[in-house]
Amino acid sequence: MSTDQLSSTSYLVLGLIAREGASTPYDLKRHVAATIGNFWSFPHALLYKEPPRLVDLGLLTEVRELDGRRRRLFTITSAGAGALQAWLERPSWEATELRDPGLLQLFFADQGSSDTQGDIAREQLPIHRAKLSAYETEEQLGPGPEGARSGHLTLEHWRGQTVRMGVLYERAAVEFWEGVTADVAAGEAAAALA
Amino acid sequence: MSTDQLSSTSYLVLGLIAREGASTPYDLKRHVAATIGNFWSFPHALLYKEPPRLVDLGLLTEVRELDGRRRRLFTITSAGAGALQAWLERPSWEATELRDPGLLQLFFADQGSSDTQGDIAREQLPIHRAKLSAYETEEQLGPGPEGARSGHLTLEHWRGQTVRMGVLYERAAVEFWEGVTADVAAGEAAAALA
DNA sequence: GGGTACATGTAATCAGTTACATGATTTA
DNA sequence: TAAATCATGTAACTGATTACATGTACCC
Repeated sequence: MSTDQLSSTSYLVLGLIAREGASTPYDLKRHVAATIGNFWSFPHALLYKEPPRLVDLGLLTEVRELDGRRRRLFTITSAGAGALQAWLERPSWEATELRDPGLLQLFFADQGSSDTQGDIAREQLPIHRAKLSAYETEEQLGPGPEGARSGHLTLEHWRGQTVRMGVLYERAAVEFWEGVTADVAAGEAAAALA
Repeated sequence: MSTDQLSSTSYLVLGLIAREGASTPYDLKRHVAATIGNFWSFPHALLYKEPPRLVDLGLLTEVRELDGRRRRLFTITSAGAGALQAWLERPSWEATELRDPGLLQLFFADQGSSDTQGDIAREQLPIHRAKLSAYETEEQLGPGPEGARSGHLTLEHWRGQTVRMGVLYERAAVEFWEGVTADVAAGEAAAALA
């Protein structure tokens, strides 16, 4: 069971099940939605498809309920835990992907009409401001200092970290789009003088 | 030719060819590498595969050199230009994807040994610092104010914007990982007291 | 008891990635 | 002229996304 066929999705699933214990794909879906799903989307179909694959590799085991919803409960094996550990110790050199469709539009704004750039900025800015304030609210509501106990990171703490990254990223985005807006305004002023 | 089968890759290709005129896939590759490729990876095979698809849709035309390297030169059609315009006017509501493998590891640091969190932070911080300073250098070398003329955005300007976003994002990342490092240090200090 | 939202899955398609392969230019 | 690097492409695979489909619990 060489570990090089494991993707980020695999480790996400392994990590969640390692922490939370026996989980259904739906459990995974909810945890993801509350945390990293905010900026790294994992469609639910993925979270239904990946666990069976990991079972084939011997990293998870499956137990299926016989009654009612007939849920599929997945549990980590010691091989699975081992693969997770090994991944944690291996530095991840892979670069961050930052895929922002709004940015892509901005980059081609010169191919639109004269006010395309302004239009895009005016539409992106409120989006990022809204996200920022949502994250900031969540940060306020976050847990007190009790999460900081001696090395043990709870799910709460984990959520806190995604929120923290969210805040920092959205601040950067707001600053960026404000800069664009300012540029557009300056450009218009200069044009008016000419 | 309904436009809903067009992906971000499609618009990237259309936009570049609209701006630069007749281009080979390799031209696209170089432009991408110098700009948005810094944080949104488009493997070269994509940039060789997408143009023929757009030719099928009537958005590009192809002319192939007969001699030497037999390059394939792609040019935008009026239908292609129209699709690009329409996209620029359509607000892009899709959320930014921020896919950071380092963050993913951090989120599962509690499943590793007691110093996994610190190890990850110590390894990510220099990576982001290096990227930040590379971007900042590039920003210094950037073009003077001559790029700001009345609404016309040059490729240089475009490059400038990706660099700007890069700087802001990497600053956020550095701040984030510094925060993690500080947390770890605080945790160790607290543990030492107990 | 009817509607609505939650929950659970499967199948087909397609985009993205990896791997392979080779020709053309430049430089030592 | 040999090596190295730049440039150009194709093919196979696989992971991700979309669409479909249905069952279960809750609420009015």
